[in-house]
Amino acid sequence: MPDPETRKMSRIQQRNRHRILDAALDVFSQHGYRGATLDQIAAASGMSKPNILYYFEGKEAIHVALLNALMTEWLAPLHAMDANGDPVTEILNYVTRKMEMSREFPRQSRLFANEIIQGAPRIKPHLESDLKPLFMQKCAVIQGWIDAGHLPVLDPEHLVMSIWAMTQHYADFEAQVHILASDDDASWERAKAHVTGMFRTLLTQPTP
Amino acid sequence: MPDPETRKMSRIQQRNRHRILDAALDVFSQHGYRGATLDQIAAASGMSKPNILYYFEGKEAIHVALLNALMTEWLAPLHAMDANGDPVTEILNYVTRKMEMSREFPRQSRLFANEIIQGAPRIKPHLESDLKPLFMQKCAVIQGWIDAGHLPVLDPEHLVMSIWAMTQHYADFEAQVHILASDDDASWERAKAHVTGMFRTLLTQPTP
DNA sequence: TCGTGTCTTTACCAAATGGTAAAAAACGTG
DNA sequence: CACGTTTTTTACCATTTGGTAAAGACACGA
Repeated sequence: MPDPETRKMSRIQQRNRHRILDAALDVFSQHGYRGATLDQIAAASGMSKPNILYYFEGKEAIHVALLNALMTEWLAPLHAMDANGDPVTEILNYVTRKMEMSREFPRQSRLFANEIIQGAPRIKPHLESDLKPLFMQKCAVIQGWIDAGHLPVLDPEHLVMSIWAMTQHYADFEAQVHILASDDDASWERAKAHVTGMFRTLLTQPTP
Repeated sequence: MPDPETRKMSRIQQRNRHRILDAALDVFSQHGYRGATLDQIAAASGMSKPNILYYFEGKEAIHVALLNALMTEWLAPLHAMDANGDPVTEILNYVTRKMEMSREFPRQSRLFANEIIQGAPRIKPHLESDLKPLFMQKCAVIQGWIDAGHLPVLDPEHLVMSIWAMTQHYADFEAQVHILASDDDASWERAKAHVTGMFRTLLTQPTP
């Protein structure tokens, strides 16, 4: 069993670990942790079950590896929000980036959604240690913008949650969206326009 | 095996079916369909597994029964949106009602979310036959309001989806919300104020 | 109290599931 | 090629899971 901590991973190890993780992302994002089986992952990756267990300690290790990779990728856009930039631009850029990620990586979004809906049993520590500090820091930045009069008075925490809710909705509830609207590029552009327009309106409303 | 179609159900039958459905709602909403087990439902309901299978055909029948009940309850508030009422009031009432339902029935919201995330395999027909017509009808109503100049120009379909995304987020992602904000009544009121305020701003923006 | 239909339990079962042992195959490198 | 190492396969195993058969407990009107 190769050690992923050690940086020494042969080409074939990297390729197979990647194949497994990609297949597992399919299966976990579609059925949740408990609903996913190693046989499904094996079938989806075109490898045998024991071979998968040669690369990962077990089912949970695969799930954890996916969640770890997810967290860093997922936090990056929020991290990029710059306190010294123009408030409206920074926030709308974040919204746009999140929308694009929902379009590009819907499986990751659903993997995360499954984990959270089911009570975040495996990712809770990460949320506390990684997400929460970043969230609070960025909320403070937004509050600073509000205090400086650059944004209308609103609740930073719930503003950020609104952005998450709206953007991830299009990935997580894709099945429903697909039934009610169409799924082509044109419809997607309308969705993006609606969401960004909505937040633009909210952020540029005349201060009462 | 008693027939739920027939209206003749003894007191004990009604009570036990209800107990099973309540327990199943716990389990399914937490683990999704595939991740839930009959043993968990049995344990949660305080009944034996064969006894549960005396009241329901099988695992899937329980899930379907829950989804059926869910659909009608869930659609009611949207149904109540009145084309002859004041547009802003009607829509904001709908938002408020949805927020309250997320607070009151988070398990139902998560049951639905699990089903949709996983591709809506069992509820898709219902979405087509029940949700879609109602959705399209109400979108037409909103479009009518817009055409009449009673609402700013926006996309009715995505407006409704925004409402769903924002309101259900607080139930579906409760675990995350609980980590980032607190979960007491005060925080809940702030959430409600934020969401309704957000849509009020959107709906009463000065027409450009 | 007896009998009949309703409800519940006990004792199972076949298939699926996460995981293991060990042999076999493939690989890399002197 | 030869030989140690890495990778893959075959053959299992214990537990869990959805579900069943049949016997027992219970309710309740005649």
